[in-house]
Amino acid sequence: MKKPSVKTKKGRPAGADTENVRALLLDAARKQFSVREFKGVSIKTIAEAAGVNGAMVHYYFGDKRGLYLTMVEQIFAPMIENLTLLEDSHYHSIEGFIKSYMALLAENPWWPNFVIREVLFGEEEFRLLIISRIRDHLAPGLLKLIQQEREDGHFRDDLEPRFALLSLMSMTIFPFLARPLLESALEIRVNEGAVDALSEHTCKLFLSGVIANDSKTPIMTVKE
Amino acid sequence: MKKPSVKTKKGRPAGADTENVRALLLDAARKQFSVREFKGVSIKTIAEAAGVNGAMVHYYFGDKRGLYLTMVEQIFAPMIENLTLLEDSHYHSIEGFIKSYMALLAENPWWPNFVIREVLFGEEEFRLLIISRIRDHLAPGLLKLIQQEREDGHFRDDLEPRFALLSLMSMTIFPFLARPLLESALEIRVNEGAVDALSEHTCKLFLSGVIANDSKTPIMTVKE
DNA sequence: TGTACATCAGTGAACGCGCGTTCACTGATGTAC
DNA sequence: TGTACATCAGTGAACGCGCGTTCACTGATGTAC
Repeated sequence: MKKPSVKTKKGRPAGADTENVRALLLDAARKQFSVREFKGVSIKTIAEAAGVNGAMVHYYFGDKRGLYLTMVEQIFAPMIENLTLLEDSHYHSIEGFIKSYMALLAENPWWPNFVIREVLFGEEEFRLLIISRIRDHLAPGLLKLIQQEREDGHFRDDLEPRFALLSLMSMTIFPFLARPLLESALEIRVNEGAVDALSEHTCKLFLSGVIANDSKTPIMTVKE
Repeated sequence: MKKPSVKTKKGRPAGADTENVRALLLDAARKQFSVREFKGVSIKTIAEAAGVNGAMVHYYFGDKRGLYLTMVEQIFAPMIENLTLLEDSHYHSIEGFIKSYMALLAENPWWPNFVIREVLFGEEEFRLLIISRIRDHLAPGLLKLIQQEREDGHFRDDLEPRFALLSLMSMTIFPFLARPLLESALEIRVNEGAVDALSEHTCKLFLSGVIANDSKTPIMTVKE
């Protein structure tokens, strides 16, 4: 004399929505993995947050790792796409890079989290993937830009281009990494609304320190 | 007819060296936790690396978490101490901060790893501890310094001091965080030998972008 | 100085929990005829 | 259009492994007398 389960029924549910279950799992996984390490998040936790059965992870993604990798790729795909777009159109100026890139990060605040996590604590395979992406896509274009500006006499002669690139990346990326720290220790907000002021500041700081001292024609166009 | 174990003998070992076993465990733990997440490192792994019995973790530290916390405190203690020393003596100039702090990070390369890990993925309790340390110790002194320089007319009037502090911290800390990335993607070495050139660069970049344009007396003393 | 006993550092087997994973099963849906 | 069957989305119990933790035990060392 078993009571039939009221909440869930066995068998194929009426109006089953495959893509929905998949999406719910990916969404819940992203949220959980954003704030906990891989082994610190159980399938049960993710499934409960998504409101689906835990076995669905294996049904749709093979295993836990499969879910994780799919989610990371889902996060990275639009970023890579946007970066390629930036590369083609906006890398004509340092200013363009800083503003576009910071805006992109403000829109996707969890991105740097996953990158730093994978690079510092992740598995070899993944670390190499990200390193090669930066080496082959992000770094060369910017480095060439900086070198060009130096050759053209806009930047200091004694400037080491690779160091300059490093400073540029530091100021662009670090604020988003240290976001929880900034918000509670420095009372700086780094969200979509407040990012413009920061990127404006960053342009000015970077460029004024980089352009040749005797250059009287400012190559930046900062609004006062 | 059991063979007595050749490698290890039961009972209190001759010439037992308590502090040594403790130290071996802490050392092995630091190495393991530097490159793997908390739950990704088993007691067995640590004990084997240290060459001691796994049960020693509970003998000396209560449990795995106790070992981890002891190790983190052991890492942070000298850093906090050095920071306090810096605060008292070298914070008279931005230049002094950059150079001392970068040298300190170069000597303790795993420090930013643990900080960022705890802040981003750690437990609430620990996150709050680190945030309060930065808010109460690191930030106020530097912020005051920047504000003073601005009031004295050395820095731009339109400079937002908190943004400037953020840029300063970004350029100082990020290179050590992104170290594996830099070494393989940009071919920049950030070790004790190579850090001087980078801090020199950072001083120049930060200051030249920050000091007032009409200020003819350079407040930095950069060696050519 | 010798002896009896408590303590101390360390061992290794065992336990039990939580986790990822597997699997037999179910009932709705799609499709061939 | 009706029917039989394959497929499909999903269930829930069970399994087994690895892990942190516990514990009875051991022989060396320190100490009181």
